[in-house]
Amino acid sequence: MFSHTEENYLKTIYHLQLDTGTVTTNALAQQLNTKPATVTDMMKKLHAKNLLHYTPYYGFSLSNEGKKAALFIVRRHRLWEAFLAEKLAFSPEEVHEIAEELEHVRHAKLVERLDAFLGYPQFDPHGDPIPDKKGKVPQSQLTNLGDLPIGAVAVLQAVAQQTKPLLAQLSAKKIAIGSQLEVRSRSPFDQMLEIKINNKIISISAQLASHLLVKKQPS
Amino acid sequence: MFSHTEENYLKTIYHLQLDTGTVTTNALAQQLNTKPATVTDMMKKLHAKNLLHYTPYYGFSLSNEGKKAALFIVRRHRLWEAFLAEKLAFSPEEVHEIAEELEHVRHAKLVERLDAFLGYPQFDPHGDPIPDKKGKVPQSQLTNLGDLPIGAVAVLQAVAQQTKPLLAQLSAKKIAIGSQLEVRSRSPFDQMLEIKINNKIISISAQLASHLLVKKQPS
DNA sequence: CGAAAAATTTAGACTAATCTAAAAATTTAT
DNA sequence: ATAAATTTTTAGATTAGTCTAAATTTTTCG
Repeated sequence: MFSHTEENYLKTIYHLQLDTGTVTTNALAQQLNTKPATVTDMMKKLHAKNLLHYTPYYGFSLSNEGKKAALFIVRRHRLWEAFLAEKLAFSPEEVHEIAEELEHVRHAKLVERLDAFLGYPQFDPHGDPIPDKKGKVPQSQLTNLGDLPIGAVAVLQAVAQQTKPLLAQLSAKKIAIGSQLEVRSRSPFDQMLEIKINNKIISISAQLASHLLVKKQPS
Repeated sequence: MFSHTEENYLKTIYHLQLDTGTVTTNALAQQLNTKPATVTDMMKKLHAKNLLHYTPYYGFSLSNEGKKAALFIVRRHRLWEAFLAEKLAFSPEEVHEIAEELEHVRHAKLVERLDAFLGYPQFDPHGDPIPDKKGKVPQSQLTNLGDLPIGAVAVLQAVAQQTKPLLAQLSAKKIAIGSQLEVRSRSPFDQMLEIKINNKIISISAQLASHLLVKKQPS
């Protein structure tokens, strides 16, 4: 269907346009570690294939078809990340690089079987949502606890990576789905967070915080 | 290290030279679905990289370095095959095609973790040996039961794919490691085998036979 | 506003992997 | 043993993805 290169462009445009709506040549070149001239060439090609909207000198954005393709690439990437972390015990930091290669193995049945094997996870080890087999992204207004500002109040909704050590730590700290918590401070040195929960103040690592998906409460 | 294309050449030469010692341009072209001219070009390239012995108009064979590289590719291929069959419930017939893509993900730690996750399997779902992390091939003079000629007598040494349904069928049929058996006939229609074991004649599917690794007895 | 800066595109070239057609070498078979 | 058939290599061309340098367009700001 698409070459590895095309897939990398589609995926990267998808990520960039989530933030900015429209993507520029330079931004894409920088992200993909390539030159603007190369990007322009590829944009013409993807435009000819109806995968994106493109007007020379203005940015570009994915067409519906392009977005659909991108979602399936993201799906594969995040499923493999989940596999690597959960089954092969890689740390969340390591999984991305390996998944960059695995994501290009396009085989519908493989992806579905992998999804089932993992128990249809909704989030990858970074807490990012995994599109389902129809390309639907589990939207949930969830944020990493690590991304909340000081003073924010939130309720724990989900845990990104369901591994034993992580779950053990949560239960030891009496943190559970539904717990309300408040961010009190963040160490500038190692990003350790102090949070108030169950009326006590405890501190948790940035690592752990990044796995806790919370719903922010209006303040 | 090597491009996907180079890896495919190395792997294919490895397989072909197991049978023939030396590999010819035409044989390789046919196997790789390409043209002889293309093969010659690639042979010059691999020869320049010291991966094979090559004298124009005579065949070629892998150098020690080339063989080592090939063994690691074969290792990855067969480990993924084992993963697909054992963990994702693919049939032995389906795994090869998918593993053709997965094998090109070169990441030393990934391969070692996968190997550990699978319990250091010695054979893939087809009963072919999986080179270990040093590239050593578990040699065992074992043959698929399905490949034995009529009349052959053999002893069961190993079972290629340790899945519950397969093991259940073996125990139901009272076939165990160490059992002596004799091949009595093979159906031309569906390759079902009749074998004599425990002094009884039972019939087993070609599927099952292909998972039973036997040591042929001198006749 | 309009000139300088920044961003983008075009032009022309390179590499890896492939092809077809023709030439060269080897093998086969009378 | 030599002519025919086969195999292999060479020559020249093509495509995808990339680059640098130059040209063009847009944006910024004095």
